[in-house]
Amino acid sequence: MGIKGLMKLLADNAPNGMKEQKFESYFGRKIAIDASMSIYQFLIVVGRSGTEMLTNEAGETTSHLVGMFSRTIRLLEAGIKPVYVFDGKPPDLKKQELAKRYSRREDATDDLAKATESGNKEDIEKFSKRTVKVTSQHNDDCKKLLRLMGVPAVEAPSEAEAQCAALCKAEKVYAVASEDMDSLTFGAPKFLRHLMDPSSKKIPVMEFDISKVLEGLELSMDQFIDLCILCGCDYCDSIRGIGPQTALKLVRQHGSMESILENINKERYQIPDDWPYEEARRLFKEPLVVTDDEQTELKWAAPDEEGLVNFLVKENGFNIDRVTKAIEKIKTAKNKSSQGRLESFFKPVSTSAPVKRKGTKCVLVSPSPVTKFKTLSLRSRPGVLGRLIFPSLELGSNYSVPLSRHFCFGI
DNA sequence: ACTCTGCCTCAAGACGGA
DNA sequence: GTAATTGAGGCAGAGT
DNA sequence: TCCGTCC
Repeated sequence: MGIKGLMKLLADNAPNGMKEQKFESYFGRKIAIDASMSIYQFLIVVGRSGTEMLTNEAGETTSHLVGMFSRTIRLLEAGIKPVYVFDGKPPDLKKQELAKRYSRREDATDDLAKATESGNKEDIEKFSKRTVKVTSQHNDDCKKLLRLMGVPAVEAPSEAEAQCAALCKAEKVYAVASEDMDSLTFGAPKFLRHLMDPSSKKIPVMEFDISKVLEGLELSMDQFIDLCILCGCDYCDSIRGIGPQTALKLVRQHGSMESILENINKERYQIPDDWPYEEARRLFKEPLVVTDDEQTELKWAAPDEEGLVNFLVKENGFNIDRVTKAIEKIKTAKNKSSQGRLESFFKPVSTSAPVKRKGTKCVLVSPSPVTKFKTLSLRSRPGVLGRLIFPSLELGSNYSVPLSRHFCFGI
């Protein structure tokens, strides 16, 4: 659910923290994306008609592959370098929220059964969407697809949104793209909404800058986290009677959750028993994420053409012509974007000293040097030229690392 | 009057040819 | 094996 | 821009 009403609250109270951007302006940028969220959307909408979905010969759903394939190509053609981040285990505090969702899905399953019996097509359409869930099979399919496309994936130990934010803090990506405002609460320095909306919708990309948002709200990051908890998050109940407006007023007035709890009228506002706001706060502030360079190394490589044909055409019934054309698109897109990157590469690059220590901890607060990762992007050129070109010494060793590296936690 | 919360529902992709 | 998303808009009603 | 199709 993200944070209730946060979007509107920011629009009203911190307009300078957000600005409209053109889709084109992200050419050459690395962007982190929550994979499970995308997969969920694809399963709901791609090729669905009633309970029918796109499938391969074996009857297995392929909607997620169709969606992931075309969307990723769209991003690559725009010169964007996407990184998909997959969910790990949800934190315990989220269990009850998940239980609610589960029971809602159960209800929908019953409703669907009734609708099927009575043959009500509209209801079948409606309820079947609500029964959708992302399975590990869907996730694995998509990881395989991405690997074949030469697009990096990261396994989050817990929440994908938190991992996306961590990648952005560590300057391994320029921004996090999501429709979920949680990203800001997790502290992603830059956050994009509507990046994937088709241009036909005429919704511009909205870029949030967390430091400007905090400035606009006149809050510290810690206070912002408390604000989000008060507004209502996935980790604990909110206080009845307190919504975004009041929450902002209270945080500004009292400065911290502790102080608010001491000072508010407890007759009027009932605090839930054993309210785990501290734990929720900790999950936002210090989420379980991977910061190790080994595990978050991001590489955009040439597509595995044969692998793609095997997987998509032979195993999943895709049209061979479409796949072939798509592969060509990927190759030219990657060419273009790595060259585009080259031009901009020498200008605005970070000035920080190249600390080469392998820091395994605390990416949370400190922005770390990144020169190294910019260098990596130079390598993403198609296999046509492939093996003849080893433009520089340091790149050679990286080049030989197999792609499967990114999937080392996979089942 | 006005503001706000809370509960409800819905809708959610991408492409290409006409 | 463990049950995996989300916002937005409309409306009612309580509180200020 | 609308609408059928993607598998």
